[in-house]
Amino acid sequence: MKTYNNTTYAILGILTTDCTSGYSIKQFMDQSLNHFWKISYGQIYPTLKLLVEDGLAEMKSTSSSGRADKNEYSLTEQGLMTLKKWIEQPIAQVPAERNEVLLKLFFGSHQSRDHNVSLLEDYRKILESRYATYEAIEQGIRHNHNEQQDAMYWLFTLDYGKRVTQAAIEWCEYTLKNIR
Amino acid sequence: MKTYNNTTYAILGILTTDCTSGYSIKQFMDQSLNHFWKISYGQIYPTLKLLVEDGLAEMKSTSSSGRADKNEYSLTEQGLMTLKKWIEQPIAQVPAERNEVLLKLFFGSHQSRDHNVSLLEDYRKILESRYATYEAIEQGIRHNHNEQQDAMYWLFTLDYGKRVTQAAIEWCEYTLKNIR
DNA sequence: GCCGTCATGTAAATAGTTACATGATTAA
DNA sequence: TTAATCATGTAACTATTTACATGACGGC
Repeated sequence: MKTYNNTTYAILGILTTDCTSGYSIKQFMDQSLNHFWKISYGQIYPTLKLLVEDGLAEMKSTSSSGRADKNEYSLTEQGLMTLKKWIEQPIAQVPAERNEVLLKLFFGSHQSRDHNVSLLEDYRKILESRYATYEAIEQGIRHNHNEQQDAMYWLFTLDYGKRVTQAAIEWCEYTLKNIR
Repeated sequence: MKTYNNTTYAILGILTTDCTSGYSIKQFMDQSLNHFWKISYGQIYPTLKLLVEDGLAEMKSTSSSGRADKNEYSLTEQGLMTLKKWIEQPIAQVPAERNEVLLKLFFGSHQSRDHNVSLLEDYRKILESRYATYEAIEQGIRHNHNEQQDAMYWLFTLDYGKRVTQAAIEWCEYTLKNIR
């Protein structure tokens, strides 16, 4: 049984929603699961092609009058099965995030206190705006997709983002106090 | 002014400690900053070579009697300057982590409740052992490096890991309650 | 004699981003 | 008429991991 990378499964998963084109997959990603998975067109289009080649999805080109060609993809039986099997698999790896801020702070003894302070202040600002973004996405899901059964799971992942971000903000504040 | 990727700066930074060989850099990474930056030999050795080529480090081969050759690297003046300049730069990007667990949970409506529950339980276990690892590293730093001025910064980054991991554990528990 | 650790390194494969190319529609 | 959005795709580059190759030393 052939295996794919997680990015491929992510695309497979999105094809179960009403996002059916490369373009709308990208949009959905940016709006809904951007906080734990992001992807570029350079991966989406070749992956869609691969899914069709492997019989996990089907494509039909719709040339609606005027509009440029739109390629609509839909999962096959086999595609849905492949997705389900992947979800069932136990977690392979939980990679640690790569954090440039922590990397810089780790070597903070080579810098002035002021520099370290502004590094942390900048980071706190980024985290705060990220938290606000999560809240906005959350509202969007509650309003636009509340009827869908997926919505509950989507909100769980957002809750994760909010909690972890909040913890990071608190760390910034605590560390700023102790570094001065 | 040539720029490098963060992995190169990480190696540059480690060369300010008493880790001077490719092998010991890897060890230091695995023990101390593994939670926010990891790296393989396939990157370390070529990067060290590059640093020497660019005049940021110097290498001398020490053939201590018997033992295999050991290549010891030390930063040049220019190398230290390059490191300091990088730390000063404002944060370029704060990439969101890629989280396989959240990705699977996001598509959880295609799975049975039991599967989602065990996904979360597995994740919680992983997070708990990760938390324990952080505490062990913390103790290691307090005992072995407490005199070093770097130690304070190292402990800050560990505190981050602990706080964020703790928040994730709490999310697991909360989500498990709500998913059942 | 074998296993674990010390030690260095390369080649190939995989993953992923960025920049580029193209062109239609729509709203200001 | 011009900018934003819709829409698809490729090529080149960068980053990173994995697997392989090699070999010495020390302890059991």
